[in-house]
Amino acid sequence: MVAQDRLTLGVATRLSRYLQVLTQSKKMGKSTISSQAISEYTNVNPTQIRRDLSGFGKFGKRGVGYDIDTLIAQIRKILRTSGQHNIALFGSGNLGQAIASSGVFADHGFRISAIFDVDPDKVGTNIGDIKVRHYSELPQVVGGDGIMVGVLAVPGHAAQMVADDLVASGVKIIFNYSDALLSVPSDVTVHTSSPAVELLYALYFYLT
Amino acid sequence: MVAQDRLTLGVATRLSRYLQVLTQSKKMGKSTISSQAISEYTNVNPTQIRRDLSGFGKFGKRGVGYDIDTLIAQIRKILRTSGQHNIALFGSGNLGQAIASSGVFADHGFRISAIFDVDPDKVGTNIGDIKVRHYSELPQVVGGDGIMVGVLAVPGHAAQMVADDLVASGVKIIFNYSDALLSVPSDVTVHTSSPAVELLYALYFYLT
DNA sequence: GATAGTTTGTAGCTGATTGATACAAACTCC
DNA sequence: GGAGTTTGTATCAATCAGCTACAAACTATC
Repeated sequence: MVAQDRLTLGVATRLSRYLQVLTQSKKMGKSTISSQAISEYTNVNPTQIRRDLSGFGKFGKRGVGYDIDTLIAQIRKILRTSGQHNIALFGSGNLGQAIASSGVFADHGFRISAIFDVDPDKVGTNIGDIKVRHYSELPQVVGGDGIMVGVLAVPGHAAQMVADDLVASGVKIIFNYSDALLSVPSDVTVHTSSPAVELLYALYFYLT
Repeated sequence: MVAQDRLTLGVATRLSRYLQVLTQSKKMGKSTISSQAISEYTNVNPTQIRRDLSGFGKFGKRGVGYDIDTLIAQIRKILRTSGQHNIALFGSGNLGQAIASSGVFADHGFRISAIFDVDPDKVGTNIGDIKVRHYSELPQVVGGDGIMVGVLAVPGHAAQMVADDLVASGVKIIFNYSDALLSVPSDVTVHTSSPAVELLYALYFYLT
C-alpha cells in the first residue's frame, strides 16, 4: 500500500460508483458485501475493486467481505466528500421538481439549499420544504452561502446565461441537465448529463 | 485506415459524445466544426478525436474542419443507430414528464412509443401526444411493438418489478433513472443514471 | 498567383491503466 | 479439524491515451 497524493480519474470514478452500490445495499438491509457482489452491479472486475480499495488500507475481512458502513465512511474520506455540501438548483419545472424530491443527492451528502426560477407563478411556492426564489436573487444567495455547485434544470436556451451568472458568483462546478453546450472558463467544471448519448452506445453493443 | 469489426468501449463512448456536440452545434447554426472545437466541449484531446474518426474514413477537410451534417450521418452509420428506435417509458410523474418532453431522445433517433403508469389518475391522460397506458398492458405492447429499450422513471421500490417484466417481454436494454440496484440476466444491459455519483467525483477534483 | 495561416490525417513513442491469473493468509461454517 | 470463501497482493501482457511532430490540403489575403 502506497499513500497517494491525488486520485486518478479512473479511481475516483470507480470509488464513486462503489459508493452508490454500498448506499443502496445498505438500504436493502445488508451489512457486508463482497467485491464479487459489487462487481455485478458496477461491471468492474472484482480484482480491480480490491486493488482500488487496498491502495488505501485493509478495509475487508477475508472470508467475509467488506463491512458496508465502514467502507462507506472510508470511501467518503478518500474522496474528501464527508461533509455536507450545498448546491443550488435552477428551474422548478418537472425536471427541477424531480431532482429536488429524488433523495439521490441527499444520500450522498448534498443539500439543495436554494431553488431558483423566473416564473412568477412558481416563485414563492415550496418544493419540499424549500422556497423557490426569484432568479434575480442569485448573486446574493450564491455569493453569501457556501454554495459550490449549480445544477441546471432549465430550458436549453437559458442555460448559458445561468452558467455565466454562476461563474460570476464564483461557482466552479456546474451540473448541466439541459441539452445546451456551455462555454465556461477553464477552471470551471461542467458536467452535462446526456441520457440519450449513453443510450446510443448501449444500443451499439446490443446490436453487434 | 483499417476496417474494424467492433468498436471498443472507449471509441463508442467518445463517438456518442461527439454526436451530442455535433447535434447541438448544428442547432446553433454552425455548419462545420474543427477537432479543436469538439475537444473544448468533450474534454477529449483533438488528436484523439481525429484518430477516432480517421479510423473509419476521411471525413474532414484540411484547413476547414468537418462538415457537421456529413459527420453526424457518418457517426450514426458507424454506431449503427441510423434508424428510428422505439423506447417505452415507465412512470409519468415529474421525471417521466420531463423525459418525455425533453427532446434529447428525439434528437438522436429515439421515439417514445409508449408510456406506462399505475396511477388511475394518470392512465388515459396525454403527455405530449402520447397516451399514458396502464402498466398491465406492458406484455402486449412491448411484446408486439419493436420496443428494444425500457426507461425507468419509477420509484426505487418499483424498479425491480418493472425490470423483471421487461426482461420477460424480451427487452435487452434498460435505462434506470431510479436509485435502485437492478438484478438482471447477464445478456441484459442496465444503465443506471446517477447524477449524484457523478457530482461526487467532480467535487473531488475541485477540492484537490 | 504567391504567401501565410489553419486543420486534417498519420506516425511513433511513452507512460498509465486494465485484465487475467495465481496464490497465500484469514475468516466462517459445519 | 476440514472445506469453502474472500481478501490482499504480485506479476505479466495487452490495450489505450497523451504527446510531439509534420507533410498535405485547404482558405484567405495581399
